[in-house]
Amino acid sequence: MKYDNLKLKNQLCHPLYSIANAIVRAYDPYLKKLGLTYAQYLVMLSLWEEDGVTISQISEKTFFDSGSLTPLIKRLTDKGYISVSSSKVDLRQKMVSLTKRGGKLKDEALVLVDELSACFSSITYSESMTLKKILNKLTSDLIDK
Amino acid sequence: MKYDNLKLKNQLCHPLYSIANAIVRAYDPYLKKLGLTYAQYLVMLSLWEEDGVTISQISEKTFFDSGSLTPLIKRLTDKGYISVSSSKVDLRQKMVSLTKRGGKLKDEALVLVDELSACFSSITYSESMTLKKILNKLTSDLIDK
DNA sequence: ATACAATAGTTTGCATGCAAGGTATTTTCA
DNA sequence: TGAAAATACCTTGCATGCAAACTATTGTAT
Repeated sequence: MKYDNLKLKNQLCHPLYSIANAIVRAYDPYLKKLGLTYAQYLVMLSLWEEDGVTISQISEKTFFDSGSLTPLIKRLTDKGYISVSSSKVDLRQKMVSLTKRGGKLKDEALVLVDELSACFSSITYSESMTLKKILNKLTSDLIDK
Repeated sequence: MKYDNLKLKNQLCHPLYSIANAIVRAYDPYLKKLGLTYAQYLVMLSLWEEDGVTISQISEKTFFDSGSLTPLIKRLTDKGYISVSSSKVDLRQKMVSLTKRGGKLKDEALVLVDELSACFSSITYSESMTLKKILNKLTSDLIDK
């Protein structure tokens, strides 16, 4: 009894942690077709939503810190999906833009999304809505501050 | 419309991913008091539940693969929290046991759990139950196979 | 018995995450 | 204006995660 709170199954953090890892594992073979890792995929998703942004703006959307983004953006540049230039207005900032190839990838990703959603086939649509709502509350508490 | 499915906010994977990372970040300063990282904390939790187990058994409970566990267990050994010996019955196996110091840590962890639960203060008890239930379904789908 | 398959862990290589410290540039404000 | 604070990004160091390849041991099936 005394130690029940310490049991892995009685915690929220462990399921969240291991499911997040499992999703990255499950997505990986599909994302390989696009030549992307999961983290790189998130950055591309943010750029497909809004192109021509600063690294800070990508950080705000993806919740990656700049120390993670710097090497990540370098790899996406090497792959030819994005290009980086320095801002004219503020020399500290860098502008990140999709290349033509990076833009085209969006349509391939659109096809993948359906296959990827199969990862969540064990829960109903209603449950996924509930889940999304609860996760949004947690996000604003843990991340948005 | 066409690309709505690609929006970060419309996905389940990104909130799950970023919340899991945020939890690790939030737990970190507390776990430092125990001299543990989050991953090491999970392994200790599993050992506090059941001591004297093989690495495979830890893997089954924590969902870490053996490639992750090997260095993790080495670090916990270096810290003096666990000890490792080879099994008499099967020379391939290794038995992992808590040291006296590792066992004592359990009581310190018990105190921490309440502070850590504050991370989830934005959701109600009922919501955390709902969340747990949905996560369990996902776990069995994505991990337990 | 003995080749073959399966299992338990280890090692290697790569890509994160992230805190902490560092550099360059811009803002603020006395 | 000019020093101090703030901002944007980079670098470093450490600890994951994990696929893939590898070693050692055990199980299996003929």
